[in-house]
Amino acid sequence: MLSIGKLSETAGVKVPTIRYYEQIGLLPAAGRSLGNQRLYSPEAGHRLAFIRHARDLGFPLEAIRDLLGMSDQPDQPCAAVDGIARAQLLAVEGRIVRLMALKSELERMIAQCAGGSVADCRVIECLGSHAHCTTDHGRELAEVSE
Amino acid sequence: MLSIGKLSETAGVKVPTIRYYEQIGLLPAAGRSLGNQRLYSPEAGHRLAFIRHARDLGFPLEAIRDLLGMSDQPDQPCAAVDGIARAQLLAVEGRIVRLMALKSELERMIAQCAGGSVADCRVIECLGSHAHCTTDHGRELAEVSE
DNA sequence: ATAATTTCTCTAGCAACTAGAGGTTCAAGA
DNA sequence: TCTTGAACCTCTAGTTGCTAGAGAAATTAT
Repeated sequence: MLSIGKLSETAGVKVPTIRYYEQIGLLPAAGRSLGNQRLYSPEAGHRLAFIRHARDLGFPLEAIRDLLGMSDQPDQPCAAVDGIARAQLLAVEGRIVRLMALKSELERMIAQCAGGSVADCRVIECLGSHAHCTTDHGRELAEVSE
Repeated sequence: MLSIGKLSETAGVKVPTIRYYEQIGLLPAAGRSLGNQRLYSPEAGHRLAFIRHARDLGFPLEAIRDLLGMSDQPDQPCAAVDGIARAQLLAVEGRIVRLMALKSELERMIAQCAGGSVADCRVIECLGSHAHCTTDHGRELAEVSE
């Protein structure tokens, strides 16, 4: 049996995150020691590794919740699993397309900057009016937010 | 002078979002009518359009706050403006690289799925262990979160 | 004049954690 | 055995950029 700290180390998931996953029901409530500290079996480690890997691949927690539910029922057909993965792929692809548009817009904007004063800065000017843009980037381009 | 609803329409920014921008100090507090409703000058419209466009290009609000501050001082050199834009470009490029890695990983995973039952689903298996991955995607790949 | 729409403020919620306060339990050294 | 220090516990609140809702007041249209 592992303490939460050991589990955290081996799975590469921070301690508060593990507790958070338990809180939202993504991990089952762990057993406790006599002093009320969480104890984990190796299986819990596998489940957590699964979650971490899926998170690394960008799956939202709700999708992961579904995937975990499915992996607990090995006799079902895996079409639904496939569907979730395909949805994630589509989301990633869409995101790449939008980011490429952003990238070229930013590059164009920066290239025009002559390095003078703010008064005639192309970057400010371009941001001020969409009319300077070549691509027709819409609302949904954004969300780059680190 | 425009009501908040008209401003919202012309700038393409939702009404609660405008109030939110005022709340966090990104827009100055608007003047009010006798009945305490917000009234906006066309200049406020320009400022809002600037914000919207920068958001569309993925700039975080804090960066936009800085950009607005700079555009209010037209005599300063524009190097700092340029810096923010370049930082944003770098962020976007980094994001694209990571997403491409995700994309190929997801594609590989999906391609292996033979469509059987969950018990021998490649997607589940691949998620279960990082060992199946070709690319060495790390923590920082994620954050696709729509 | 009345009805419908818009606006007001305020609070709470979303994802997916992270940080901190204030208190307990565990493992190791003296 | 005692003591110290690390790791653990619960709970609340903060992050980003909004969005949704309640309940009330103001404006606009008929």
